Amino acid sequence: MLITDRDLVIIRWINSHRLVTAEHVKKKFLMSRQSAYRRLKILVEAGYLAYERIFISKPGVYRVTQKGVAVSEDDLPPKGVCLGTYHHDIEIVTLAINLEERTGGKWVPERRIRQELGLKGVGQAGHVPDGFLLLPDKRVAVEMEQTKKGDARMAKIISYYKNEPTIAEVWYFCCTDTIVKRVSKAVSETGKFKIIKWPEMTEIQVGPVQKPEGQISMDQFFWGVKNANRL
DNA sequence: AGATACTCATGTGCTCTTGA
DNA sequence: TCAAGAGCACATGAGTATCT
Repeated sequence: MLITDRDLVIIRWINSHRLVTAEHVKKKFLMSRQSAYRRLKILVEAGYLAYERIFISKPGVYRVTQKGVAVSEDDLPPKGVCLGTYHHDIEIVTLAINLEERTGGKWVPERRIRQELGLKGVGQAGHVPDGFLLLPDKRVAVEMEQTKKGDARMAKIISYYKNEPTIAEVWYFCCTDTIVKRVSKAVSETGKFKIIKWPEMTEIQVGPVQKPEGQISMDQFFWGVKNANRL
């Protein structure tokens, strides 16, 4: 097969995220469903990608192989599917595509951040967010909270963000009301931190100033982001 | 409770069009 | 000429509703 420039971009993008679904590729690269499936199948058959169906009721996932890393000249090594982080990984990709689409910003996945920082694993030197959203005028750290972190660990992360001048904002995407409450309690201030209910995409107001409804729609929120970028 | 029909998501096959 | 992309139709498998 002939490998196209777009194939290389797809391979590198998949490797950045570790694993993605065909639906993700379709959305990210503005392809039809059939084209996405067909192209991914060709890349799997050529050995550049590996396909695994983990759960019967869920779509299969694609990951980059050693051959795919070599052909795309990527610096990140290929990674296998980890069941412990499977749902989190998939949701992060969905969120990343969503945020790029809504804000026009550029998403930098956790793996790329670690690569740039030279970090090899979890728990070393500071804290690495699930991704950075690069907007024209600022860098936003994005966190996806699907499970409750311990109070001490949460406080440590919040403290890191508060004292990190290169991060303009931190957006917390919380999957349950319990996690929303927990993060709200830990943040306890407005400004730098935004708490957003996922996947509804409604921003939760925190701190002493409460809006009457308690929530604003993310369309309103992202409209504000886009227009702030134009200024 | 078991059988059947229906729905939905995922994936493939075929054909035509487009562009290099 | 040939590879890629798109559109339509169809197959498959799991979940769910309905009927007996």
